[in-house]
Amino acid sequence: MNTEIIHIAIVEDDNEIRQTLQLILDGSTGFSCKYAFPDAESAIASLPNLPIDVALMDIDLPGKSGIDATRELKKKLPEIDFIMLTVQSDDDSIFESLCAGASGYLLKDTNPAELLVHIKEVFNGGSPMSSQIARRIINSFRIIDNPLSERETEILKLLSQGLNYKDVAETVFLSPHTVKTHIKNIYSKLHVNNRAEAIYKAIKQKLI
Amino acid sequence: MNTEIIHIAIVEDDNEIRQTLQLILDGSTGFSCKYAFPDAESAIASLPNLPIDVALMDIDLPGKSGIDATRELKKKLPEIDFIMLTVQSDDDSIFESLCAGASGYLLKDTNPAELLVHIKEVFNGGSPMSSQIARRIINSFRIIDNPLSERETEILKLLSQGLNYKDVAETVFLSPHTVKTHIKNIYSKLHVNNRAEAIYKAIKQKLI
DNA sequence: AAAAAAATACCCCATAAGGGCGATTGATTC
DNA sequence: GAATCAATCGCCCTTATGGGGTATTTTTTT
Repeated sequence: MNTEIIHIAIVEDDNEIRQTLQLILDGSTGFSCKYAFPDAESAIASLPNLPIDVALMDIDLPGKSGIDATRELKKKLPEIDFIMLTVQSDDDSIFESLCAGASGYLLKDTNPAELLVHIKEVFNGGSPMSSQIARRIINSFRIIDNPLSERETEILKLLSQGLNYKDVAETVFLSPHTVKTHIKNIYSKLHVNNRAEAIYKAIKQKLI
Repeated sequence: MNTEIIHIAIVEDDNEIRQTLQLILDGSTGFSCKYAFPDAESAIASLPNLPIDVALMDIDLPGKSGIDATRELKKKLPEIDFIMLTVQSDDDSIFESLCAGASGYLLKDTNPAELLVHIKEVFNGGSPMSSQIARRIINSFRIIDNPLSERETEILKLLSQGLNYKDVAETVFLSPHTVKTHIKNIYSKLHVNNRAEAIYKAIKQKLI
């Protein structure tokens, strides 16, 4: 079906792991791995100019972390799929990685054959991760995008506390008219037309 | 300070573990462990007539699970503190156990000395659990008590979808007056006085 | 430099919401 | 047998809400 070659980049500080991984990936049919970086900074500098489909990202890097690198790169290069390939399996790392834009989360003990499968999966729109990782994720979802401005979020939080126009206005030192305008914009952005639904949606999407 | 003897019951299907544990606990100063059951059914039958303070509950029992047993017993005997003592450390077991009414969650590799400390903790109102367990719990809280009736919950859910009196009334085939009465009761029970706060509280307390 | 987004403020108007109060029926609990 | 709770239906009245506009200033992004 898909005969395209998947172009991979590696960001990994351990020389041995990085070089071994690159050799394996680049030597596999249907895969190309010409670029590997030992730290976040060099990856951030080079990736925007490279024809990469999938990036394998370690978390524990010298200097900037792989999570921060993912956050920065995903913003500029949303078409690249990032897979965290790491030893960290704590909830915080997982959660933060997914929030930063990672599409997959694998542990380094994943064997090369499985890794190739997972790279294909992510390239085809999947989200590979071990069952142990997956289980921890159900409670937390990525905030796809928060359409609300800071002011709007602030006001929506106050609404959820039961405040009315006037009380919100007094709390944030604004005219009630302005508060009303903000609320109208909030409804518009959330595609709702009343307070109840706005609060429900906002909580479900972790906006407040 | 507290010189009372803590009366313990054990529910554990493995004969060796159960008997060893009983010997250790019953032989420790300040503790009494005269009752031990190999399955949920016998524990459910006997516990209501026994002067027990703390019950150690395995999860993986033959027949009814320790979680189900805890749910049933806690309902009838809310004054007993249940500690899950198990090998299961998956989120589901933990979450369900706490929802069922468990006050503590320990893994079977906990050593006897620590176990005694933890039993005292729970007897004194604490909630002993290993740090690994604790980390997984922060995302989920027991529904202390749901003050809302089924009808009220149903209506509150519809409100969170943005429906007004009339629409709710039509959806559940009621008079708008009745819907309004229900909503007033909901506000009263949740100690709020408007829709926004009601929905916020209800979601935070996992009522909807 | 231009464009877009955010924050600010105001008006009019119809409707929805919330508070107060009363009332009946049926089920459950004590 | 009494009391409580849940569910149902109703009225009156005041205030809050949401939708429709319009407009200026500042900040951010391109």
